[in-house]
Amino acid sequence: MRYHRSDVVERAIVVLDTYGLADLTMRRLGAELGVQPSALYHHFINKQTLLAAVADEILDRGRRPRAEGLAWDQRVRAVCGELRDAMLAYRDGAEVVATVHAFGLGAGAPDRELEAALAEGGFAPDLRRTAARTLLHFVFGHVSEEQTHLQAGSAGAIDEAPREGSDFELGLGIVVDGIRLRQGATA
Amino acid sequence: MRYHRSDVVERAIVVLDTYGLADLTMRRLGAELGVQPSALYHHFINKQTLLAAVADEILDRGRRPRAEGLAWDQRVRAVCGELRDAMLAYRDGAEVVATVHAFGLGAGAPDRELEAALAEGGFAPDLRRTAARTLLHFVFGHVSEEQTHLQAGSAGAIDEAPREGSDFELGLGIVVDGIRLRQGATA
DNA sequence: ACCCTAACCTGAACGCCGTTCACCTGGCGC
DNA sequence: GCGCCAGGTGAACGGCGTTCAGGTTAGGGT
Repeated sequence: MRYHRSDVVERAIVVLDTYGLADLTMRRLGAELGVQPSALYHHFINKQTLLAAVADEILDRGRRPRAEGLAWDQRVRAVCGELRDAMLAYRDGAEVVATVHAFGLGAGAPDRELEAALAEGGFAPDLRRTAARTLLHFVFGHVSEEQTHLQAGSAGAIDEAPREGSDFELGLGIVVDGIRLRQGATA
Repeated sequence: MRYHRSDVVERAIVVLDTYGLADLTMRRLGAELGVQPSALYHHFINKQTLLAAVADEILDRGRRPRAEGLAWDQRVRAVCGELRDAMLAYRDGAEVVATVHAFGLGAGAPDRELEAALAEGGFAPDLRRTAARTLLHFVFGHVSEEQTHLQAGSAGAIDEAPREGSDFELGLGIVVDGIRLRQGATA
């Protein structure tokens, strides 16, 4: 059996979700596909690129139909909520997406969507950029932490905290409100 | 010559600042000290613990005298500014501190200071926790990104962006304002 | 002055990792 | 029918964190 780029990404996500990021190894992934590790380098020039494709696929699978006619702040909340759910859907999803985004090889879609929503809110370009990045820093940081605790909890180490969802909404509300106060500012 | 825990940490910071986090290796650090890698395990049970000590030392070196009688929001800004400067003072400092904090083995001081400042502002405990973590997520995310670009710039790859400082203040202002709006809320 | 103990260190090994390289192979378009 | 080439092999390279059994040395108690 011969594989395509997309087969490798799909299997990589299965390995990620089953064994975690630390065990998502070129050797492990090769073994899982019944192939030598070196064969993977015919599809991706290195592991970083593979991870970028994995992150983009995770985000793509998390896409949901977007309601129309929302105000900018509701749209921002929707984008952030979708991003959170997409990352939470796979083990270590937040770490993968955040790392790839930081490295700049992928996971750029949420950034663009946030800027678009803020543009609709009439914010100046510089403020837009800063606000979008602030939102992303919050979401990545919050969900990474949340996922770590969720996974530690489901591993039986700690009892699960019940209201992580509302905690996310609260933190997100803080940032959105701070942005709103700057509506109409020149920078 | 025989070393102590603190000697190892100090040398680790030199290696970090000179060669970067990727080259801060047990072997490399051992070589730098003229010692076998295994010798380091008499001072730290593993690399994570060493890194935690490095992060704490970086934060400690960045401490500055705190003005008294500040309002909670000015105090929050001071803590976040000090944290930022401490991390920027060493190559890959933000990544080290953020990683160690996420792992929970160290770098807990800023978190506690933020909670204390917010307590002074009269915020309820739950809100305090969420607000402090939101601030930290912003600072870690922002400074990591900032430092990546600064280092890429000083390596000659990209021309430096001039106004990162004010960008930090702007983003921080957004979060602080969002927190202020919740003053007096029950949760 | 001596010794003992604890702290410090050696040297070698284990089992991983990402990546490279020269070479092989089988199915598809011409 | 043939050549091309995407996809794969197998072995190797140079690294990594960590472990372990055993050696060595500094320094305080007697």
